[in-house]
Amino acid sequence: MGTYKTEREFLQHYNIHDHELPLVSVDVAIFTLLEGRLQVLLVKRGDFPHKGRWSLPGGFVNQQQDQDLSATARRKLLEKTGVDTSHLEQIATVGNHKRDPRGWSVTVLYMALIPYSPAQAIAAPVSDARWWPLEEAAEQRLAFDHNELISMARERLRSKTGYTMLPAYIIDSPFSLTQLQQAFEELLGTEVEKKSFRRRVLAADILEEVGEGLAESGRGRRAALYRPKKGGEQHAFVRVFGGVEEV
Amino acid sequence: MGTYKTEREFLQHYNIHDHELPLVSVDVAIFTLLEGRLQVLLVKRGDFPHKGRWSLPGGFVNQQQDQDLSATARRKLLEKTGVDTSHLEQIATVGNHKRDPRGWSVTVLYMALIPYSPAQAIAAPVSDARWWPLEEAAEQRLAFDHNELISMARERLRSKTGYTMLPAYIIDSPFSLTQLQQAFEELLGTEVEKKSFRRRVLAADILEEVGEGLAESGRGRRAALYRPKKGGEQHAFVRVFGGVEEV
DNA sequence: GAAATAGTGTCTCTAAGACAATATAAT
DNA sequence: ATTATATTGTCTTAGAGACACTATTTC
Repeated sequence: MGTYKTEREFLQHYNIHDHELPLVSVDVAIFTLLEGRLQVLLVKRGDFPHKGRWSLPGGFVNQQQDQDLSATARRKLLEKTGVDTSHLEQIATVGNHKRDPRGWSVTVLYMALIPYSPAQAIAAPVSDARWWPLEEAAEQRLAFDHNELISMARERLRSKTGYTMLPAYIIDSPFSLTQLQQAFEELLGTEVEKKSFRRRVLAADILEEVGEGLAESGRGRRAALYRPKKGGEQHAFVRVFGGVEEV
Repeated sequence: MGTYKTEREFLQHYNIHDHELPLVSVDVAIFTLLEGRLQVLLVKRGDFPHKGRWSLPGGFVNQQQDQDLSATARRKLLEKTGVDTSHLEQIATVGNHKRDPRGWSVTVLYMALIPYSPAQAIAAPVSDARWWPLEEAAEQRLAFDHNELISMARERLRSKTGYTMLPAYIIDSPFSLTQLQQAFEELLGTEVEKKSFRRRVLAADILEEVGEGLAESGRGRRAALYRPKKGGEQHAFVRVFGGVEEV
C-alpha cells in the first residue's frame, strides 16, 4: 500500500487483483402457487461445480450489464421466467469459506413472487428449469447450500404473510377473497378464519373491486373480484395473523 | 471455459482471477445509548478513498481469518469497541457500480447493539473512532453511501423495537422498567404509555427480577431491577407498539 | 329443493390506550 | 409534609377468533 497525495493518484495505482476477493453471486428463490401449492423454480446445473444438481436460478454479477444487485436478480428472473414485474425482495446474504468448492463465496439471496400463468409459457421451453412443490424441493440434495437458502426465503415469506398483503402478489388479478384467503393459508401454513380474514383485508382498504365472477367449479354464488390498489404492497397490519411470530 | 470430466478436474483448472469480481466489504452500524440518546460509532478514514471522512467501521473480508461474514462483522466490532458479545444482526446488502470509486462494490451491512459502558474504555484510545449522536452523524457527508447505510440500520432498529425486546440489549443489565421504557422510547422515536409498556413486557415473561435499586437521582421509590432471560431476544409480540409499521 | 359457494351478524376474548390512584423512597 | 419516582386499578377501545346464519348460484 503506497502513500498517495490525492484520491485521483490513489485510484490510478489501485489494482483490484492485488486483493483476494470472494466470489459474489446472486440467487433468486422464485415462488408461485400452482394447484394451490407453493412451488419454487429450480434449474439443473449444466456446469461444475455440482453439475447435474438442481439449484436456484442465479449467477455472478455482470459488471457491464448490472447496475446493482437487484438488476442481477431481475436479469435472472427474466431469463428463467420471462416475467419482469412482480415482487422482488432481498432476503439475506450468506458468505463463508465452505459453501463453494472454488473458494470463499458470498451469495445475495432474493425472493420473487409471480402468479403462475405468465411464467408458465416461457419457463417451459427452458428444458432445464421446472417448478417444484416446496416439499419435494426440500427432499432433494440441491447444489451448494440452496436447501438452506430456500428455507430462509420460505421463512420470510411465511412471516411477512402474517402482517402484509404479500400473497396478493403471488396470484393473478383479479381474484376473489376466497382465492386470496387460500393463498394466505398456503403461504402461512395454517388456516385462517373466514370472517376475520375478510374484515381485516377489507378494513385495510388496499383492494379495489373490479366486478364479479364465478368460482372455478362453476357452482355457487358469484364472488366479488378484487385487485390490489397501487401501493397496497406497503401496507402492514399492526397485529399478526395466526399467532406468535418468530423473529 | 473448458470441458472437464469431473468436478475435481474442473476445480484444478479453476482460476478465480479469470473473472471480474466485485469488491466485498462488511460494514457495521454499532449503536449505543449515551445520556438517553442513540449514538452510532464512526471512524475517520485514514486511507483513500474518502480519506479523512467519517465512516462506519468496516473492511474487507479476510479469507484466512474469517470463517463467514458474521465473523468479519464481529472482528470489526471487536477492533473498534473491545466488545464481543452483544446483539449482532445482518441488515441488508448494497451492491452497485457507483458506491465505490474503485469499481463495482458490494457491502454487507450489519447492526450491533452494545450498552455504553464497556465500549467506552476501549473505543476512546482509538483516537480516530468516536460516538456520534445519530442526528449529528446524519448531518455530515460520510464516506461512500454510509449515510444511507445508517438510515437502513436505524429503520430496522426502530421497526424491530416495535415487536421485540431489542432495546434490552442496548442498555446495561440489570435495569429498571423505567430505564427500559426510556430505551424503547428513544429507539422508537415516540413515547409509550407506562402501564401498557409494563403489562406487555411483564406478560411476555422474558425478564427476570434481580433485586431492586434506586433511580439515578437518588430520590423516589426503589425500582425492581431486571435482566433479560436467556432467549428473550427471540420473543416477538403479536401486536406492534405505537401504531402502524412500514414494511 | 339440494348442494356449493359467497358473504354477514354477533358474541367473546386479548391486549393496547388513557389516566387516575396508590406505594415507597429522600428531603 | 412535599416531592419524586415506582407500581397498580380499571374503564375504554380495536381487532382477532368462533361460529351460526343468510344470500345467490347451478343442478
